[in-house]
Amino acid sequence: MLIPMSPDAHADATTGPDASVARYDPLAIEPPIASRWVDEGTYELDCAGDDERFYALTMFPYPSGDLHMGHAEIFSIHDALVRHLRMTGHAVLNPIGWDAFGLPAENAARKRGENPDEWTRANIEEQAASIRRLGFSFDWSTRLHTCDPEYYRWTQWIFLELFHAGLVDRKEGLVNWCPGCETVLANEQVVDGRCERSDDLVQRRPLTQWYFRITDYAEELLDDLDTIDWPDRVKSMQRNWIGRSEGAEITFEVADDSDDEVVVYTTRPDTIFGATYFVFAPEHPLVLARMADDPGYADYLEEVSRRSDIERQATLGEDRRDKRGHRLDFDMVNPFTGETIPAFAADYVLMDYGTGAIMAVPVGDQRDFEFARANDLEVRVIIHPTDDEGNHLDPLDPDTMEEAWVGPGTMVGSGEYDGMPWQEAKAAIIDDVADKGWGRGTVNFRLRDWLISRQRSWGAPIPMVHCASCGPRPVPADQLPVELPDDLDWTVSGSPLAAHPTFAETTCPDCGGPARRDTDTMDTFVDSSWYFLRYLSPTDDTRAWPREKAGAWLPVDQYTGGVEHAILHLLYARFFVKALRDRGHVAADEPFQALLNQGQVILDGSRMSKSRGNLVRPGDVSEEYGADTLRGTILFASAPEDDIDWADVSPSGMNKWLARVWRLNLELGDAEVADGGADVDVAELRRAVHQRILAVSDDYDQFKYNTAIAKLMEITNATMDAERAGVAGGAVREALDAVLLMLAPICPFITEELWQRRHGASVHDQAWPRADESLLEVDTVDVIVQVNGKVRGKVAVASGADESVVEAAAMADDNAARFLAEGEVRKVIHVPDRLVNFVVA
RNA sequence: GGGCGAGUGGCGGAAUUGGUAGACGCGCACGGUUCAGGUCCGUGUCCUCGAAAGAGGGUGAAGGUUCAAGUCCUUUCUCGCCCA
Repeated sequence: MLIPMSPDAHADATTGPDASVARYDPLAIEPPIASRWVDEGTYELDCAGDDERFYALTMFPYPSGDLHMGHAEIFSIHDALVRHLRMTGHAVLNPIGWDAFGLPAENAARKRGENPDEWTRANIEEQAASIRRLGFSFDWSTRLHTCDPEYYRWTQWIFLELFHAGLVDRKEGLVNWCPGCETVLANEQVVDGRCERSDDLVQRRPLTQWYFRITDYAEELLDDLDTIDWPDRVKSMQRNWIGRSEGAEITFEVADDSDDEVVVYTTRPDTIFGATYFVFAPEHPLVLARMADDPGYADYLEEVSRRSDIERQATLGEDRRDKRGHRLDFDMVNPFTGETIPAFAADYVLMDYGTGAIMAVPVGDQRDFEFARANDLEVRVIIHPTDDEGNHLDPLDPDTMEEAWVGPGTMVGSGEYDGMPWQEAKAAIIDDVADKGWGRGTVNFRLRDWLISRQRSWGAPIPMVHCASCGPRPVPADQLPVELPDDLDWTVSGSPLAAHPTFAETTCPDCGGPARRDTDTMDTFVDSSWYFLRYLSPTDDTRAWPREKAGAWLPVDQYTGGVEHAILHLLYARFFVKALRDRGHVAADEPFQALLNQGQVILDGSRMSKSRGNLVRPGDVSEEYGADTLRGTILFASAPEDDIDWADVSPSGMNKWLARVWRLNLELGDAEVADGGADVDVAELRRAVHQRILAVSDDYDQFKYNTAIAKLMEITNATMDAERAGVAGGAVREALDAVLLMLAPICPFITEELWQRRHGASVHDQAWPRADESLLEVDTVDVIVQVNGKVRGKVAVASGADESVVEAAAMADDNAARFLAEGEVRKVIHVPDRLVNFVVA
């Protein structure tokens, strides 16, 4: 449909015959540009020049449906960063792929009878189309999917590498079982005793599973946090999770004729003189053996098994003080005092923490204290409390104290250690424990080994076979991949892979006899622990990645993604790089040198989700206002790390400003027009522009896109003021071009269209603008005049004027003079070019 | 309970790191231009007093340091996250 040409200036400024271009119409200009970028491979990495290499990575999406606002946000941040880097002379590796294995696909398959593969690939295509439409400048030649055999072949290869490095264990343990997901989970996937995915209460089951020995790297994972540029809170979350503590293992003997002895781990060996009883985890083997004939104990065990770990570990509380323990029919001997102390089983001690047994010190541990009070056990004071400076506080009274003392103090009632500050006593006791052969000082970590077996089937099969005579044997690397059969029955309950009639049938790679494949798959966090390496050569079918490329590109220079991965993914990937380094496959110590966590996009204060029905999708916005408006709105709303409440943002405001940018570019700044306007007005505009170039560049370096946009808006405001004052020609063009260049990383379409119309080249190939410092110099500055710290006026003085000149000018200010007259000037503070403050009394 | 982070107009948020608090935008009010209009262009907008000039108050609360505090220190309240 033809729109009649209006006879105003708008139409005159258009270059083409199509009059509709006069109006900012993002829905018309964006799609052709987006397809051109993909068709021409515009953003494929080009290392031909001598540009500095930069690996920019954003967490690859999980294809659970179309893109959501969280994706749009992180990609907008990431793409602004990437496009800015290109303009500042970097060869940026900017890959894209999909984290495509996982339970949701399997659940969808079961519910709707679809194949998870089809479901996943359909979602991927939908997301890919949205990513292209929004103009994110990924290098599509790197594209990978973790569910492709060409990818998981190498996931399995890494499993074997770790296996040969001795980092894979098959162990029995009490594992976390999620009844909803019908699989075991890693510790990291259990939050407050619930499955982080399905929210089901996690059960403890004894099962034999595959583990990666991440604990072998606990110390290094902790120490190397100091070498990476990550947000402090992510580092401290990892530190907490790894949970290093120094303490001692001490052996206690059973007080009878047997040679039975038990090792406890304690972080407070200094309190051993206060150990008045001893506690075993109810499932402790020694207890099970010794209490086998006691029916009362069997009842107790039965009762304990019904309680979750959280319930068991919670501070006891008034209501059930007496129900949590069982007196055993034997005692223990405290090696330091030689005393016999009673032994209990109590559910607040867990079998898989420490050694499953503790020495109980009521005076120094709250749970021990409460248990002691509930069971009328002795509370023995072995510490005299002090404050942090070491000053003594009131001594503790074992009969009246109401909670354990966990603060600092000096030792009392502890034999030769009396009088020592507690840290000193701790060190001394650790030494003595070792000397006397009762134990040793140890470093303990909270971090557990990573359980990677999953009883699910939309994942990478674990490349192991179980041979009756040879035991579990690795599949030889040249037989990879162990492929998922394409005829799995996804409707069965339990694991389709385990239910498959022939998948498990194989022969032992060692003896050639009949053997069974492992029917579990790997945790999907295994897939995502190395994808940044595969991006270096996604189609190479001879190796996972070339070593020399890994040397050149790792670590990733800048990683962007959500803080929800602060522990899981980021810890696992760090472990992988360290383990692969030790196998000689990479040179780097860490995968991600710098990390940027974006905030969340919420709506009306709560998380957007399908189930809440409060979804705003990126497509809703881009279909109405275009991708540039969506991207600009997101980045303008707040700093990247902060949450955005979509109820508070205004796409129409951003759209309005972009329309203004459009109009100004078409109406003004024509090079044909002779330079016009008073010299001062021209100089003022140019100064405003060049000041902003400096400031915006700074904002980009700090990822502060919200203030960068604000300053670009200031340039357009200044341009309109200048235009009204009669400024025309070169200075206006310079201002408009500066906006286009510096807006290009944020709104890539409108800037591209306008730049091409004006200059015939791509704005994204231009160099980042540089401020001309000579334009920033000013003759006069406004200096604030304060009297007794209150602003009383403002005077214009020559820039760099010395104190006497400024003082004189300030005193001549009418308003300031009124207040100066009220007393005598005692002191003058002069901040050059900023402020002068008279202290009057 | 411990650790970390944050509290600034009606709203999102700014404040060269101690130097004019509220940039920029949204919203709102008024005026103009259009009136096909979710258009465009002005002006105003922290609170109180005032016609204005200006004055007083003001960054969760209370103290403190300083010529000067949103910014530094102490105490405290609220919220968020992580660990118990």
